[in-house]
Amino acid sequence: MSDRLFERGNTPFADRDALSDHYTPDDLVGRDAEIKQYTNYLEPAVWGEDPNNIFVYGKTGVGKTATTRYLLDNLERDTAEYDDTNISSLHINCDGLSTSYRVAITITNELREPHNQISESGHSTSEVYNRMWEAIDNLAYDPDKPDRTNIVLLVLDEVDHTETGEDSILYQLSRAGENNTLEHARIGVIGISNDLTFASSLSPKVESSLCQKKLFFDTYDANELQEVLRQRAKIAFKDDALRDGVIPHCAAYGRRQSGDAREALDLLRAAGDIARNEGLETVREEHVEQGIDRVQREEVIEGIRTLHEHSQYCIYALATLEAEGATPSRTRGVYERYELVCQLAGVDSLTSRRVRDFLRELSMLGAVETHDQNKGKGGGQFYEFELAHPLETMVTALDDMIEDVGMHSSIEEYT
DNA sequence: TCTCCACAGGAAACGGAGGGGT
DNA sequence: ACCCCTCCGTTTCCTGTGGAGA
Repeated sequence: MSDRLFERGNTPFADRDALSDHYTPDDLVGRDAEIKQYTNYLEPAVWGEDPNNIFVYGKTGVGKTATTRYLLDNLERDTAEYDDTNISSLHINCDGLSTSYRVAITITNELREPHNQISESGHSTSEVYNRMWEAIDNLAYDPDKPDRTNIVLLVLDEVDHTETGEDSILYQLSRAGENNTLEHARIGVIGISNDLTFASSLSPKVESSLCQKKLFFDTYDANELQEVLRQRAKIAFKDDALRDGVIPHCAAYGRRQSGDAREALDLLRAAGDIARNEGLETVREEHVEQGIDRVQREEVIEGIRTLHEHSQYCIYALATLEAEGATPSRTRGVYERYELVCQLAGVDSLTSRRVRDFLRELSMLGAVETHDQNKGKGGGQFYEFELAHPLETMVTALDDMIEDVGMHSSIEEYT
């Protein structure tokens, strides 16, 4: 055996990065109907007319963002030859931007030079809006071409993360055209949402202006998923590196994950990694099977590692209860153990109300299983919790935290 | 049918942090 | 230095809930 720790051996990959989330293919496959409709909705912009506000919705990993980027890139490029119209677009991800205030600041800073950014707090809301309008107005305005129509298409990705209401940013932006808020630019808002019910949760006024045109992205069916996977695999893998069943198997998995192409691509990459680790040049179906385990496990571990400190204490508390065979455990039991963990860590514990929020988040994340209980007059209504994954997986996910806090005797054997 | 249990979770308030304007 | 602004994590308070048992 070689005494080198790292060595390049056999690999099925030609360009592994082509399977990553950030990779944008030259062509989009499996979204023909959506592209056709989307193109129609964008048509007024080509003619320098008031752009439509478009609301794009559908589950995660169905190509909403990729299609939007692809079409706007093409739109900007193809209309560059018309002197009377200029189209610019701006893509904002609203994840983490829960308030209108923060969205407005992000838009403003995105449009300003790095040395000219405004701070994230300290201004009044109206002032932030004024600076945002100014930045949007200046985006495409050219004093040498005063007669040119300047169109700004503002993409708000994950728009469901923002607050709603008639004073919200969505209302302001989507009605900027009719209210003549902007001097030089005509603005079209493209809202993208994973939440299928988001539009109906908007106030009627906001809904009618933001959702002038609605575009639904259906989940990929198994054939479309195979098409997507084949397109990427052609670039990512060497010729004949994939056995026949691999792509259908990954597509079937993606189909089970609500038609999510991202999940299917992640799985294909994981299967490739496993084959490479084994020093093989071909990926077989058994690698896909092992990949499913790995992908799911990594998802949980990654999810837990990025949790709030006290959320991790909660799951540590639950893990110790599980190790003692004391699960499912009701909220009260988890809370008492959580207080003990906090004591061990030397930090103040939070209230049970807050811990209930953490437990709900953990349940939504899929780290914890929740069972509804109701003992009626004899005991009332309550939840019971247990770990959703093997104890070993959880302990692995928590190892950094356990090192800091200290080991509870119940889980020693699992490390 | 009504009562009551043991919470779940919504709403509002609080307080510290970060920052701008004068 | 002081006042004003918003954000965000948290606490406090309180109403709602559904089914077993009277």
